[in-house]
Amino acid sequence: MADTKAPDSTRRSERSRRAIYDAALALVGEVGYARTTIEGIAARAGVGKQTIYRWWPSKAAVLLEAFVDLGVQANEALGGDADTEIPDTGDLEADLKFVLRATVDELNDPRHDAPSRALAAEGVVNPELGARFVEQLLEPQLQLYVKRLSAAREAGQVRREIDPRIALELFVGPLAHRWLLRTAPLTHAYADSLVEYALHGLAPR
Amino acid sequence: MADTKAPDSTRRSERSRRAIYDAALALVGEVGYARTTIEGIAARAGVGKQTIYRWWPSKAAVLLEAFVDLGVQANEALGGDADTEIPDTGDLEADLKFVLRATVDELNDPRHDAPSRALAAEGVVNPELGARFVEQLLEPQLQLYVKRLSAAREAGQVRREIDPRIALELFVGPLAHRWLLRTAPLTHAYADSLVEYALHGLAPR
Amino acid sequence: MADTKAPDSTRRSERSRRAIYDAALALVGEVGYARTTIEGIAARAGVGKQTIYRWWPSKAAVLLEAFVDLGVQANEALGGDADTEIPDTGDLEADLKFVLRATVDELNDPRHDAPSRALAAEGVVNPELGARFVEQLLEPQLQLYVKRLSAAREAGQVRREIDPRIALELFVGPLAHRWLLRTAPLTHAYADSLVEYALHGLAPR
Amino acid sequence: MADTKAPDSTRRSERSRRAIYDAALALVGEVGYARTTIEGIAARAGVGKQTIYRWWPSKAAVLLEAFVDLGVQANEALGGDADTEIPDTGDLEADLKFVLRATVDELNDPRHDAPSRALAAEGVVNPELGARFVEQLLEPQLQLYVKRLSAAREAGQVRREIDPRIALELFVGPLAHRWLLRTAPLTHAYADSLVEYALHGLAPR
DNA sequence: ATATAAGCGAGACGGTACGTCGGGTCTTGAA
DNA sequence: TTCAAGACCCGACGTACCGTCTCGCTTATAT
Repeated sequence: MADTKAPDSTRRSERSRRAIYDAALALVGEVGYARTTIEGIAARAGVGKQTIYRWWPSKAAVLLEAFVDLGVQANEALGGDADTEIPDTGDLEADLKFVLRATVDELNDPRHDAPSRALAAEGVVNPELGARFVEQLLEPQLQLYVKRLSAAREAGQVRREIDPRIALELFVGPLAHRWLLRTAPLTHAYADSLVEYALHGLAPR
Repeated sequence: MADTKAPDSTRRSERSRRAIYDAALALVGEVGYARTTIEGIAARAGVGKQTIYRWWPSKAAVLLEAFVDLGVQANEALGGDADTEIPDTGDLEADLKFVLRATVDELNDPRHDAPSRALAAEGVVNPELGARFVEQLLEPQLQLYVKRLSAAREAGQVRREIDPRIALELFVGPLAHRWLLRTAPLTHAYADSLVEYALHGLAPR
Repeated sequence: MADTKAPDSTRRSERSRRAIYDAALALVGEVGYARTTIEGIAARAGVGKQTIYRWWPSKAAVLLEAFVDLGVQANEALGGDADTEIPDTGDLEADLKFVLRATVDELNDPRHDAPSRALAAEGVVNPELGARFVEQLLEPQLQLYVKRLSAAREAGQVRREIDPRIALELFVGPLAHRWLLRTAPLTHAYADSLVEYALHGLAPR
Repeated sequence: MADTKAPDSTRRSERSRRAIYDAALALVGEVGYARTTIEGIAARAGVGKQTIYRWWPSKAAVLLEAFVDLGVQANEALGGDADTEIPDTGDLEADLKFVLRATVDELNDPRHDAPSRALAAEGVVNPELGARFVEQLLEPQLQLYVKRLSAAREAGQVRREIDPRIALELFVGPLAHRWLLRTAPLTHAYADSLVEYALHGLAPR
């Protein structure tokens, strides 16, 4: 028996839920995550504070859900699963460059920058939220790489002994590193280099 | 004409500075970064709050300096530059595995975990601090890779067209990724795989 | 359009209000007005600081209300309006000596001395508070004099052309003067002299 | 053997003393007593804080001295003791009305209002300062009344049994009362009434 | 069809920490 | 030694939010 009282989610106000998502995203965009407060979200959403505390454990949780919802919303708007796959033209190198370039563009898009940085940062420090961040936002993306790399392995474009779960990090890891810590700019050229280095190795053959 | 009034750093109390570093690191270790407060640091250090506000712009800045100082201190204690180089035995693969395993151990060390996560997270969200984090803590490490990889290139163990600045991210990026987002455990085996994959490439030869 | 946000007084906590009055009076009694702080009052009352700032503009305002409430409380305790009148025995001189002696005793009472001095001092310097001090604490007393002196005038014990509003100050003014500035001790003999001098005049008849 | 260290007043900087007086009076005039700070006075006077703490025990003490000095200064400027006496034309009533009217004018003068109210208020609450306030500023004035009233008693214009020390308060007390507590406006008419009431008494003759 | 109970908006409440101001002490360097 | 300058420890300021807790009000079953 968990929290002395579990709210009845069938009676939950959809209206408020949406308003809270909107307010949260808007505020993070406008003033940044740190200066976004639960009181502020409630006020902006025209909602009582309790309505937030009833359904979410923390500011970060609200934002995470809002962000996930944003993706769901976008996807539904596109009718179904648009570009939800890494293309398979048979040319692995080209396909990977294509997605990595797309990822670079997305990471450079200022609309997504603030909220996703905020979530990532919070996840770094808060394991519970980090797990949900990974599970709901990151993992689905990574699975696409697993799938594509496995296919490439079947097709003999990747060595048999390679584990796709690890291999994908050669692409995603450096990108995330540059993005999170801003060690250097994220460019298409960089994405290309990454793919080339990773596929062909650093050592001479 | 910066802040309407710059304090006179020649009159700064070294005593207070040290006490603040110590208090900050201790508190972050004990209660975590989020619940470490400037008031708490001041109280623990036996120092007025103003003395902190006079010299640092934020909690994160205090901690960053404290952390950097910790490194400096440790280095001096060791008389000079102990293990401040990546070994060069002539066997690049072995040397890289060696350092990466050491890095894995360090990242898994709970004493350094809390404060460095906190700093990294703050840097993700706060560009100014992030820049200082990178410059003072990360970059020196990265330079060691640049140096070792350049040597390897001279020795013909790395292809001529490889840019060491980018190459190093194939090792460091995935490690940081796993560490920051906890997508999977950091093990020596993982470090080894990374080195092998990156040096020899994913594609068959 | 007053303060951008007026609190809803129907929701006010009576419990807190009382606790704040008690704490304020206790502290002023114990450490004096100057060393009584809002933080101290809040802590002693077991109340958040904001609860004080929400309802009062200043420390002096809290104390004034607490003091007024004290009077109200005392009066209610006595069932009704005990000694809330200047007696009228027909002998004006005796009646005035009686009240002035009582006032002298009250002013010499150390329990009331500290808080009422503090309020008076604050009122001297802060017109707004001074007005409320006069209106809520002083004026009701003065009205008693107006009433008694008017009766005396009707009875022919005071000259027709005398304005009671001014006449009362011949009694109250000197008393207040001695009390506030401590120019000389406040005694019954002094009270008596005042009454005699004022009633019969300084000039020979 | 008082304060562990008595400063050597022969080496005191006259320059600083004057600058502190000026700064103190100017600040009280500009921002009021409560918001005048020792730091502010020091900064304005171009003086170290210690120089103030060395020579005065409190803000109020500085202001009191500055105020007294103002009077001395003014008097010296007038070559000697201008209007430092209550006139004696033989007509006591006229003479008293004259001085009381002058006092009313002075109390209504906004230049003297702020600082003298501040000092009076501080004296109400701080006995030590109050004593010095009375002794240095008030008492000299009161002595003038004592002198004039004594002369009047000798001349038979005041009853033999009247004590001038008390009698003077019938004039000064009500005036101070109105001024300090702002119970009613201070006018010449009021001053006149006071003199008439006090001299001839309230009771019919 | 109506009681009954939940979610809801609003916002007061006890708290913690913020970043700032000023108090009074102490130290440094110039005169 | 005094002085200007200002760093220091400290305590309080008034504000912002936290998360909890009533208050009516509305809505949506469950009698």
